[in-house]
Amino acid sequence: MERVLVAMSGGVDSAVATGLLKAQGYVVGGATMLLRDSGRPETREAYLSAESLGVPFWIFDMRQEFHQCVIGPFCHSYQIGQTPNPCVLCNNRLKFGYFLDRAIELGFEKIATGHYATVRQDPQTGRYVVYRGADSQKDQSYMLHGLTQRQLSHVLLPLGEMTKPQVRQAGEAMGLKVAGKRDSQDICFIPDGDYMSYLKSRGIVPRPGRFVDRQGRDYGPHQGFEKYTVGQRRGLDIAYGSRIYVVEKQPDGNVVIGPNEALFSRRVWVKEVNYIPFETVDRPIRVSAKLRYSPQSAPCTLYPEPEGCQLLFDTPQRAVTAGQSAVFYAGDLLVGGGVIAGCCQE
RNA sequence: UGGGAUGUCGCCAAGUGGUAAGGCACCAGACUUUGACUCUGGCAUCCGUAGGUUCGAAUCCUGCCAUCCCAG
Repeated sequence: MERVLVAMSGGVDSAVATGLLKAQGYVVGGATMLLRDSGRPETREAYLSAESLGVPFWIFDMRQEFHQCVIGPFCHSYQIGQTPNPCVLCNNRLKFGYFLDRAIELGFEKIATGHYATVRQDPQTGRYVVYRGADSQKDQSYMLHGLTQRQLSHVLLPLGEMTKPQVRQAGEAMGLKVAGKRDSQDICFIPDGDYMSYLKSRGIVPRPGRFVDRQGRDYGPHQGFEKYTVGQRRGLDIAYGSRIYVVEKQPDGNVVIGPNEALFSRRVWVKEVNYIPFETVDRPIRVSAKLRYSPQSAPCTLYPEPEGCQLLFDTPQRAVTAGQSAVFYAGDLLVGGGVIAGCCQE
C-alpha cells in the first residue's frame, strides 16, 4: 500500500484529510512544518490530531527555509512597490517543495494536504491536472497554480470532492478536537494583520511620499509607500467626501488616489507563468482568470509572450495589483498562473 | 482701524423656535489560507463663547472671541 505523509497544519482540513487517507487504507504519517519561532501552538494542535488519529508524527524545522523563501521575498516585494502573496510562495517552495523532499527522504511516495482541489492524471496526455474543489466557496486550486508535473505526481488532495460542512462533520465523526476550529485567516506570520509594523520590525524603513491624484493635486504626505496597495480604501485617512482608493503606486514613492471607476483594467501582464495541462502555449487561448483569491473568475484571452503572457479581459477588472497572482482556468480545470507584472486600462 | 461675511463631530455639511440628517474619515466586528474590496455596527446630551427672551433655542436678541474677504 502507498505511503502518504500529510502536511498537517493544526487545523481541521489537514486533520480530516489524514483520517480519510487512513480509512482508505494508505499507510499514513503526519508532519508539520515549523515555520517560525512562535509557531509551536499550531505544531502542538497538529500533533494532538495525529495522535488521536493514531498516525506517526514528525516536525520539520523549516524556519530557515521559510525565512529565505517566503519572508525575504515578501519584504522585498513591498519595497519595490508590489503586493506579495506569501501563501502562494509558501505552497510552491515549502509545502510542495522542501516538505515533499523530506517526505520522500523518509520513504513516503506521496504527500497530501487539506486543499480543496482535485488532482487527476489525464488519460490522454498522461499529465497531472488540477481541478477546482467541489465546494465552490472553498476552492483552493488558486494556491496550486505554480505546481510542476513532478510535484503533482506526488500529491493527493483528499478533500477535493468535499464541502467544508462535510469536512467538519467528518472531523467530528473522527472525534477530532479541532473539528469546530475556525478557519484560518490573515498572514500566518503576522497574526494581528499589522504588516507595516512587521516590516518595520524587520528593519524596513517606511519610504516617504505623498498622496496625489490624476490631476496632480497634492493631498499631503502618506504614512509609508509600503502601507498601501492598489484598490485600498481604508487607512488612507483622507476625508475626500466620497470613497477614495489607491489607484497606482508610483516609482518615486508617491501614491495616486482616485475614485473606484479609475481602478479598472482590461489588459494584464503576467510573468513567471506555469502551465499545468500542457508544457507551453503557442497561440492565444480563451480562459477564465482570477486576479485574486475569490470565488469568481472572469473570461479573457491569454496571449503567450516570451516572458510570460498577456491577458485581455472581456470586461475591465478592478484593482489589478502587481505582485498578486493571476490564475487561469478552463471551466473547472486549472490551466496555470503566474505573477501579475502590470496592467493598463486598454 | 473701518465695511462685509462666517463660526454645527477630525473634514464637508443639513437644520431658521420644539428638543442635532447625511457623506467622508476613524474605530469595532463579519467575510478570508495573501494584500485588498465588500458588508454590519459604533461615532456631537451638544451646535465659537458669555448672557438674555421663551413653556421650550443650534435656530431670536446682546456682548465678547476667532476666522475670512474688501477697504486702508
